[in-house]
Parts: sequence; structure tokens; C-alpha cells
Amino acid sequence: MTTISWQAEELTIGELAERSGVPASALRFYERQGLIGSRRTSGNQRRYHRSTLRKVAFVRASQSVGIPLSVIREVLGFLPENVAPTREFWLRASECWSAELNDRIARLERMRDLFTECVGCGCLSFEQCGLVNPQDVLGEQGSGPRRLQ
Amino acid sequence: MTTISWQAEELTIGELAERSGVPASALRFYERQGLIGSRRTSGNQRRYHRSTLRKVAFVRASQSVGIPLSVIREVLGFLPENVAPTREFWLRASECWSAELNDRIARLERMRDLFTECVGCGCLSFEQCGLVNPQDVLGEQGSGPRRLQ
DNA sequence: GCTTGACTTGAACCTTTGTTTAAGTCCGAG
DNA sequence: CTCGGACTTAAACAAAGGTTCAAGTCAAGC
Repeated sequence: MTTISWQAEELTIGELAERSGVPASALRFYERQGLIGSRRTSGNQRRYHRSTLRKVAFVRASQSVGIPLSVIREVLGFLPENVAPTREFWLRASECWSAELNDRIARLERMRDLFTECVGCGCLSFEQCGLVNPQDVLGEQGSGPRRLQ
Repeated sequence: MTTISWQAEELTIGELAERSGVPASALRFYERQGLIGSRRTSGNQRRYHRSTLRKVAFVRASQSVGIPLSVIREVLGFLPENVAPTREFWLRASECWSAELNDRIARLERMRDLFTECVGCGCLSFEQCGLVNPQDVLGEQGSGPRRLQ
């Protein structure tokens, strides 16, 4: 009823893309993946609630530290629709991602030290070298093809 | 002429797979990618020089710290065929990978700190937040779709 | 000589994170 | 009403690092 709805309360995909700096193709992809949602016009075009801008920001920030979309989706799942990430939400996610990063840093440091150390051994032996048998050192990283996180 | 060639001087792909712990399918893949080489028997089967065992070890050790195969291939290119990685080779590669790891650790630490810090800002603003505009902080990471390294 | 297990190939498939393209539709300005 | 730019979809393509499969060959033991 506010006659002051002066500007688009909702965003088209092009507007969201420009404002967030995320290509429209990526936004559609995020929607297919269930990371964000949209209303459709009678003509089947997407209209985004303004809170989506914040959600996209959260997605990109999280991605930038290597969190996979599947995990981001789960975390975003705790937010109601059309609600931007709250401070508490951000706080908790931040703690979570920081822990992730600490883990990864620790793993990389272990590997780096092993590499440095192993110069002295020069072994590359399959039986003894920690680098060649990294599973003992790294712990299980999951199954299937992977790169280091 | 040494009559003492008691055991296989060369390895079949199955033997190499078992000794290295790397699936035969991956070994063939590495060969297609030019990481390792093989002789062929009259019946077109692969026979690997024993030095290949060490090369495969080098590949896996390098991979385990996130070095892509393309880089590993370049580095292995400095080694003559049928020569295992020497101590000097290993030393230099180790320095190189350590530097890589230090870089990555530093980047992750910056991101982690930013995440921690940003809890106080709660902004998720597209204009100001370093997390939301990470390119300034991270430097260029290359082009195209990527995950963090 | 025959059987069996290990080997050969190319091609298709997998995951992740998207981009590109083709063909067609919607909507606002004039 | 018409024009053009922004929008729609599904599907193909990308890169990395492989796995799996089908169909066929090799080699060693009995």
C-alpha cells in the first residue's frame, strides 16, 4: 500500500546480475541448484526479492574460500525464503568457514613440512615415505577423484 | 649380460599398479597425458622401466598437495626417459612445491581473517566488503570457472 | 591346444561450476 | 502495433582427473 514503492522492489535477472557482478547464467544455475529462489511473472520471467542480493553475496564469499555449492546450499537452507542472511546467520557461517579454513591450512602446512623434511630422505619409497603414502598423514579425504580440496 | 636378471627388470601395468597403489586406469591416463612412458611388447602390451615407479611416486606426492597434472608434466619433462627422479630433482621440486604451499596457506589465512573480521561488520555489501569483492584481496586467480585452487 | 586371467583400445561416463548456443517469448517505448 | 532488447528453455560444451565398459588380444599353465 506504500505509494513510495518508488523503485523496483523486485529485481529482474539482468538487474541482479549487474548489481551482484554475477553473470545471469550463473544465477540461473544457482537457482537450478536450489541456492536461490525467484518469483515468476505471468510471462514466466524471474523476479528476485531484494534479499536475494545478499544471498548471492553470501554464496560468492563462501565460494571464494573454496566451500562447494552443495555445502552452501545446505547452510542457506536454514534461512527462510525472502529473508536476507541475518547477523547471527553470518556469524555462525563465518565460524564454520573459519574452522574449515583452519583445517585446510593445517593440512597444507603438514604437507609442506613433509616436503621440506623429505628432501633429507630422498627416498620416494613406497613403503616408508609419508609423502608417497599420504593417506596416513592426511586422513581420509573422501572417495572418488579429487584434487586437494 | 648379467645372468642375475632374476626378476622382472620391467613391470607390466598390473605390477606397476599394485606396487604403486595407483589403478591401471590412472596409469594409462598418465601415459596419455605424457607424464610417464612405456615400452611396448611385440604383443602391444606396456612394459615399464623400474624408474617409472619413482616417477609415479613423484606424481602422486605432487598431486597430494594440489599440483595439477599439467604442471607435474612440465617438471617431469626435465628428467630423461628411464631415469628416476634424482636427489637434486627432488630437492628443486620440493622447494617449488613448498613455495606453492606457502602461497596457498597465506591466501587461506587472509580469507579466514577476513571472515572473522567481517563478523563485526555484518555488511555483505557489494561495494565495500572485502569478502564480497575478494578479487582485490586474493589477486587474480586465472580465468574461467574455478574453485579455490 | 585350450582355458583363463591380464592385457589392449576407444568411447562414454562421472563430478563440479558454470558458459554458450539455438530457437523462441515477453515487454516497454515510440 | 511494431520493433528490439531482455528474457525463456534445454542441451551441448568446457576443464580436470580420472573410471567403466565393450569387444577383443596376449600369454602362461595344464
